[in-house]
Amino acid sequence: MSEEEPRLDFIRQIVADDLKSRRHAGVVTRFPPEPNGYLHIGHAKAICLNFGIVQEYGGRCHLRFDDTNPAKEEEEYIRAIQEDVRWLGFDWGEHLYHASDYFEELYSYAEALIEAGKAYVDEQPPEILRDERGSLTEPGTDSPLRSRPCEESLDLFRRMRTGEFSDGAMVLRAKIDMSSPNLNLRDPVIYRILRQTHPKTGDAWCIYPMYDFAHGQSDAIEEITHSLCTLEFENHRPLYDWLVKNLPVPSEPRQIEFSRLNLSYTVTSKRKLLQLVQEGHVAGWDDPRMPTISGLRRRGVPPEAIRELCKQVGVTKYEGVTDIQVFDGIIRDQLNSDAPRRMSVLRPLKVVITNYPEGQAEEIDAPNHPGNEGMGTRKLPFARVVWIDHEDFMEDPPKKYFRLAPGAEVRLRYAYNITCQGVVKNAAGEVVELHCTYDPNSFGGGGNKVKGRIHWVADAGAIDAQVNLYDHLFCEVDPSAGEGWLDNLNPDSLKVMHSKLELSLADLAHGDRVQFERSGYFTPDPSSTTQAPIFNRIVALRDGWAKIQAKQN
RNA sequence: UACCCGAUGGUGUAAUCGGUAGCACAGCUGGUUUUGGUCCAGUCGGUCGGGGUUCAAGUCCCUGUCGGGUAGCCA
Repeated sequence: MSEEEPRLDFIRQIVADDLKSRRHAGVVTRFPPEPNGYLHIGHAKAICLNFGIVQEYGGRCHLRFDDTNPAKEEEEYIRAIQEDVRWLGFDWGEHLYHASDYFEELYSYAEALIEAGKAYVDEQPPEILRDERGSLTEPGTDSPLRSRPCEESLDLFRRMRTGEFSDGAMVLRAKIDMSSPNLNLRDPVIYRILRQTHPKTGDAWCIYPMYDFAHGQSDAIEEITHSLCTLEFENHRPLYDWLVKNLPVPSEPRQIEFSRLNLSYTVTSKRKLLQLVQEGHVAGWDDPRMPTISGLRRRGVPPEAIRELCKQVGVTKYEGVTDIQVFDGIIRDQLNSDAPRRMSVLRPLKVVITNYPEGQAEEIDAPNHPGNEGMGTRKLPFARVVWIDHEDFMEDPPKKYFRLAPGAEVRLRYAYNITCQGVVKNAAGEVVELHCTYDPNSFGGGGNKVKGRIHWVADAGAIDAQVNLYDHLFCEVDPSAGEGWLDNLNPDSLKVMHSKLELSLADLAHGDRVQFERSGYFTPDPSSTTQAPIFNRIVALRDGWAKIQAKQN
């Protein structure tokens, strides 16, 4: 194996160059979520990038809550975000911060800006501000209050802080350039009056800085060297730089933008995710169908797989869409090598082996992993009555169907060959039981060569369990497109099965991941108990038979 | 119709600053296999268009096309 140096993405290239040129002694990054929702797979990309870089180059990564809008932010999210980042495998050490830690400092920066004649209080209503801002194609016009004396603005701003004015009565604006082609530079609002109890500062403040006035300065205060964010902030960079240059901040961070992670069949808009939760389309933020970190965790996706996805997707400025199947493939890869094999019959069909003596029973050694003897074996009971999956029987099978059918012979994995001799139906004409004979000489690979090998669970010792089969939440590749995005919710995104499991699955815990042979990878739901086991499907196995069928049609 | 950004096989990316367009996944074909899984081998397929500079252009210049972002007292 040649140990080839991995190519650097453009951000790592910049970091490496800066280190080489000694522009910085070390790297300091930060992950700055707003605590207004749960973290999702898109955030994982930013987390892996920011924490990954400092692991590789030496340095530190801060976790900083961007909590400048108490109208939307909640303590619950602050808690959940920390749990999710840790679970993903990253550690911010001592460096847990909040933008609100800097409210006092930010306030004094604002006063300094006013004193320098570079900010002013504007009490015009929002509609007027909007009109004066101009349009995408036309320059804005100056506010009549733009040239008011600094002292007047300073006085008003201080009184804004003391709560003398009502919400929205006036704002503080940076004085930059109303005719700039970049709308963010047209005297942006940097402070607004907002009477909301803040999760951290309570009612200490009734004015709050806007994102633009908080983020760069917070970076500078924390001596962040590389402030990495997504592409939609590209147009904000001139303002970011302007503020850093015009304020007495202790360092000069640099903002670099990269494209966010987009996955097919997935929404990663916090607003939409919140709506799914609030309107009950899913069972909560951690519903296993959600692309949230907590949802993926509950479904059983290992954190390594999420990190691997982020690694494979890379870091660029190109806004592509990654096929969700790539993620599924990564999860399978991970679990294929790690997960012990078990047998589980999702949709049980009873099989009576008519020539197997009643009262007889035996125990079969089954390997826990076909490719890894080191994982050992386990005992499987075998007797006259077994369960097989409904999918593994067809009364009138198509060509190339290797499984069970009237007169057909298949191998019960690790056990015997059986031949279907009779079909029992209920009043509705549905197949409810099969009568088969077994070949006593076929154990361990003997008997007729058969193409079909199916999984099974003996009725003796089987446990009943609920198994949740999850599929993509949406039917459309791009669910966000259009207004009626909720219309393409996948009605089959959850199928609840009542299944028969082999006994060894009884005392698995959430996070213990196993493969149900020929089916998929599963883990117990956190709510699962020994008395009432519930398993979640993490991801299905690749289904070659489905592919063949699709071609036949 | 202002400004900013982007464009390499189906998808995600690489090409160390102008020097053989490579990797992974998916697809297809075959092999192995007590999972129609895994694994192995082979195969298909790409520099958005037009000019220019150069011995040589994915890379530099000009121009066009297409896509995305931006008019919150959201982040």
